[in-house]
Amino acid sequence: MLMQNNHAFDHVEKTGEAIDAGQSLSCLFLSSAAEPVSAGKAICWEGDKAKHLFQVEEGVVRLHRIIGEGRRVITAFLFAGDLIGASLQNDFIFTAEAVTECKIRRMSRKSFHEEVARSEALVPAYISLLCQEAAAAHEQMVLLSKKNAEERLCSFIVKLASRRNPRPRQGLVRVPMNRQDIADHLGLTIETVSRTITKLASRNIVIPEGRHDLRIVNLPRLIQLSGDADDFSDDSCHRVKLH
Amino acid sequence: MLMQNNHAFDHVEKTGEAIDAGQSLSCLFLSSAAEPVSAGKAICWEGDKAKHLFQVEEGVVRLHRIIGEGRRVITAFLFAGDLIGASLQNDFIFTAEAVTECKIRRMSRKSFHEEVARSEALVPAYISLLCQEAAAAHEQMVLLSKKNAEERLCSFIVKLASRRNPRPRQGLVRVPMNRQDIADHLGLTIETVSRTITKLASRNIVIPEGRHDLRIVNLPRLIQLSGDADDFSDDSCHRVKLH
DNA sequence: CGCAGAGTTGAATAACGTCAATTGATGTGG
DNA sequence: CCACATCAATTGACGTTATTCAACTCTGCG
Repeated sequence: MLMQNNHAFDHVEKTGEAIDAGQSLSCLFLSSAAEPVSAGKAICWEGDKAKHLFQVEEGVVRLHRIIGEGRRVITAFLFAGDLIGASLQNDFIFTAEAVTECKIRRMSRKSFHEEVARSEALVPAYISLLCQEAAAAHEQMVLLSKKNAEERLCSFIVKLASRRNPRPRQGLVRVPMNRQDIADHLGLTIETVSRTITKLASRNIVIPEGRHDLRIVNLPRLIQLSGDADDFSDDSCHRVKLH
Repeated sequence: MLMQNNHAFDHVEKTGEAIDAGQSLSCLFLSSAAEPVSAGKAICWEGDKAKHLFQVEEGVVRLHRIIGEGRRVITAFLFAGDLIGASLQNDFIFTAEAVTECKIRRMSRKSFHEEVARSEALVPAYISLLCQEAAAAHEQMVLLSKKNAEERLCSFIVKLASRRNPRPRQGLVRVPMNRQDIADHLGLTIETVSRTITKLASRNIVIPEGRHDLRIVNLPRLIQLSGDADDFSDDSCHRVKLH
């Protein structure tokens, strides 16, 4: 569920299928106006009847659940093109909030399903999307289950980096969310996130530039530290390129 | 992805839709023979091309991934009726192994998708199944992110208990998997699982009877301790009330 | 009976969390 | 443009929880 439509690394080619999945479904939303949502504002609430699906036209969205008092889990960040609520049955099982200024399109769940059912092409696109979500959820479970703080951070940064950046300056990755968001997504505290970034910086792997940018100095090492890399691939290094 | 087709609690009614989802899809597998798989044996391997889907006819199956050396994550346990690989695109992203003696049916992924596409009724059933998996994956992410050892164990036991037990003796829950399996599913170590069960037993909440059964003595408390419970629900309140 | 594997228990340790103080960034009004 | 206020992020000291490593117990089985 983390960062849908994207694999962890650039060198894993997106299948044509996967690209179509997002894009053909996106067309359904074009008939509705793109509503602006300012940063921090909610788009839908956990527990509400899922009458609508949404599409992120622009900006970054977080999906979260709250358990107990003050325990927040961010199950996913969504980016331009992603759908909100594709995998819902009846109710929203998460709250969606704008991380940055967003433009959001909506359509009723009913007509979404009708449109999908109507078109031969959209059913596989929709199914493909659901499968991608499942794969992402799998990844996230592995991260939360067995990775330490450093591996979590590195995995997260690599995933951010592998996404086409809005402003693709050399090795500079935009981090739209704040430290608390990152912490709640990685199952850590804000302090641990901060300390871990500091440690990575001291080892000259990534260097924070302001609150919302990271310069990636040593990508191969970063990938290696993410815990997903083949331990035996000395070429895990040059296989992966940023853009 | 945890224990598909089931909600956490008995009192949460399954929707007719959800039941149909599993059952109508199951029919597709009836044409193939039920192959016996003995405990511990693999059904498919992570990384292999997903040429087949499987259905658990009988027994319990675990899905896992290995990262690094000796780190295993069990992303789900599957029970009779569940499908293995419904949410796959190309390759298996997990290894499936029999926890107990199993009977497994298979069918090619190609013909599965053809059959589903052919039938008006099966598409929504399939989509419904994928959505249930997504919801279960969400739950599991919350558990792994924000719950402590006790809450994890209690959540797990409640989920087991809410599943229709093979031998539904009063408050006795069958636990087919061993401690290591439980640990790898809950993101804990075997020792922590053991200690936590001991602690729950000393508080007279559940009592282990042999290695593979748990007697549930105080279900309301168990639910409360699982961390999912409504803090304001009537009977969790009077229990918590100060003397 | 004795062995092997699974499970439990205990003590020491490491990793992350908590609390509190400090630094740094951003934004605003003079 | 600077001074100040405010909030985000970092850093440090300390506490807690789960892990690690090791010893021991229990169970099933030949």
